[in-house]
Amino acid sequence: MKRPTIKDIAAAAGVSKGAVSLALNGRSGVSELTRSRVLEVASTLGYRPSVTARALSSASADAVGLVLVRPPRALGDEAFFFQLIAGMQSEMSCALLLQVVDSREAEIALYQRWWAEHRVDGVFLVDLLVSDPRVELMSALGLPAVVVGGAGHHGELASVWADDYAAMTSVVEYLKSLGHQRIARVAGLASLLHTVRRDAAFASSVVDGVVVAGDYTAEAGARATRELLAMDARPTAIVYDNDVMAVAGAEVAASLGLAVPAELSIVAWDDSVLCQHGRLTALSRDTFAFGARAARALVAVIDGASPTDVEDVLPELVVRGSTGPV
Amino acid sequence: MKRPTIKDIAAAAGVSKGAVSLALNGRSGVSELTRSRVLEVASTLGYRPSVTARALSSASADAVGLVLVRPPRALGDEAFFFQLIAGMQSEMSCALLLQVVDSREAEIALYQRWWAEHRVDGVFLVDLLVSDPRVELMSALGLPAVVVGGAGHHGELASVWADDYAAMTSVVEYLKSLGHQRIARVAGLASLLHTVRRDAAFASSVVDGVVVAGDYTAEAGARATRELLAMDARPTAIVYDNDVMAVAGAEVAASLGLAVPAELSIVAWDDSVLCQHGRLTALSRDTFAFGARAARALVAVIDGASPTDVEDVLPELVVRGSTGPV
DNA sequence: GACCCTAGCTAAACCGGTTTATCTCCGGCT
DNA sequence: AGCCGGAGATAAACCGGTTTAGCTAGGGTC
Repeated sequence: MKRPTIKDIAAAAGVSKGAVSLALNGRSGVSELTRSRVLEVASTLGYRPSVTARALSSASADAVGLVLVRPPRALGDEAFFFQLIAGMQSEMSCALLLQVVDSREAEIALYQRWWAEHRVDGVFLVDLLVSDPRVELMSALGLPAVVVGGAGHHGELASVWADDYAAMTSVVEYLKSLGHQRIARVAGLASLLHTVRRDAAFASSVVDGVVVAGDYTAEAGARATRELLAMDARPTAIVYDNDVMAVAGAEVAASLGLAVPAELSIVAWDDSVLCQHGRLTALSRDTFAFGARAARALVAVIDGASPTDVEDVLPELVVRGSTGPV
Repeated sequence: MKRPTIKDIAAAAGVSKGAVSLALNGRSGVSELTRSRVLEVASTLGYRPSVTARALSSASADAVGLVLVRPPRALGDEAFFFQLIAGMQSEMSCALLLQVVDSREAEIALYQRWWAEHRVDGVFLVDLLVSDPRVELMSALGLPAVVVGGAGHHGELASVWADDYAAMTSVVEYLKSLGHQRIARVAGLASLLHTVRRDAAFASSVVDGVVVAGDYTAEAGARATRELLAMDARPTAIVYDNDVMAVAGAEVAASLGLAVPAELSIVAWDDSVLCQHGRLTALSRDTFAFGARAARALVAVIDGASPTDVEDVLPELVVRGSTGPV
């Protein structure tokens, strides 16, 4: 099976290749009569322009890129990213080029390669590091990019984020209002910018707080929880940096015979089916809408808009059965 | 910033474009001396071939495609697909072009477009329908494709699947061995091939069975469960077609005051964190490995291997707290 | 009538590769 | 010496578009 090309249309319509190109792209230089004839021929022939060829003439690649740095196995449990991707898709007419790599170096190399190969019109940057080399890279390459969830402004790039600082503060205030004093936090990866933000907010609003590092896995959540509950003055409330760790923590508490929320209050960051089912109080944000917003921002930048920062609505605390007065 | 092209290398090495192409692709026609000089120049210049340009000359697009037909919102909860995608990625050196569309027609149009645009070297076909038009389409287009989870052989296409029939039979046999007679099934979408397979297996191994249709959502699972439990001779065991519906069903049972597993046994198809946490007996398959296997099959077909069928290992029944004797 | 403009179109170059036809040179064979 | 063959390289065509330079015809100006 052979696809019709611009040449076929030119021949069928009795005009030149150039005229067809002008007509199809709605540009001036051809008469309305010719344009309509070309369009008609194109549609009867079922013509579809080849992005490949078009991209070659330094036009659009009709795709945007997303690189995830993860051990592939771990990815499947992180509903967050899938929600995010689904949301992005909802606002994009173009395709998403997705690749999972296992190191930051590979990620950078891949972005460079995609750029060099004219494969993408722009990219999303997720999991922003404290001083992330990617920000510089994008500027240097001139590759349109949107920082997703990077809490704040980043160089010349557009940014879409939620205020982790305010959110953490509101969680702590909520717990304090219930009478909690000894509040603990099971944090995420320390290299990530939002972890630092949450750390800062936590430190400044909690008087008697302790932070344990985690890595978003159930094992880390369980281990951190055991550690916290074994302390002399054990905390009366724990805030987890994601849902998986929170659920694991809840199970540890149950296995130790601790009543939730009577003896221990639990809050999860990021809501999910897991939290809903486990009846955990969670900081809920609409990840799907967040992804959609990021996609809109990227499309705008690609279309030549000057990069802007979009602050997402503050995550909302959904109170379920896992939090209560001391 | 400007990236080096094959022309720059040719100039720097003092040879022609053609020679550079031959040298870089390890083909004969250039002396070893020239080849090594070209390679050296290329590496010092940081040369990266443009897939775009290469694809134009009807070579590889260095990407494979996957189209999902879903309401985007619903996608985020389906860990299955994300696991699958993660697994695919683990075995592919090329990128995955992912797009979510909302109708079967759009899906077909997209496959055709990707083919016409030389965007992908091959595609995955998921959610196979009973007599799926895509199978014909791929053959007609000559686009390498692998049917994923399509239970059996499909025209000229390679296929990677698990034996749903045998799996369903084993689940039913297990329940029968516990003494269950009235067994119900909450099925998935009737248009999907694997639903039909499971239906057939269920019908032939259960004597006194009843099937209710669902659509994989929690709501459908709850509704179906209520319906089943309201029957005169209510079932003593229910097999759900996915984890989300099973968990919802378990909650309905709990809300009706029915003890699980004493009064009702529950089995979920597809294991997940949700099942683990809800302590549901589940039919577990390694979706990640499944995706990896599918990717290997697609890579092989793209490389010119003749399409083969790969049967995945039988899903394993992980018995947890939700099943027991009548 | 000479001149200039512009609309409307074509031919051709270009993007960055691959591939084919062609050309040159050199060695081996009769 | 004359012929053939093959290795090694180059020029040029090609893929399917975009873009630019250039050509032509028609209309307005003076």
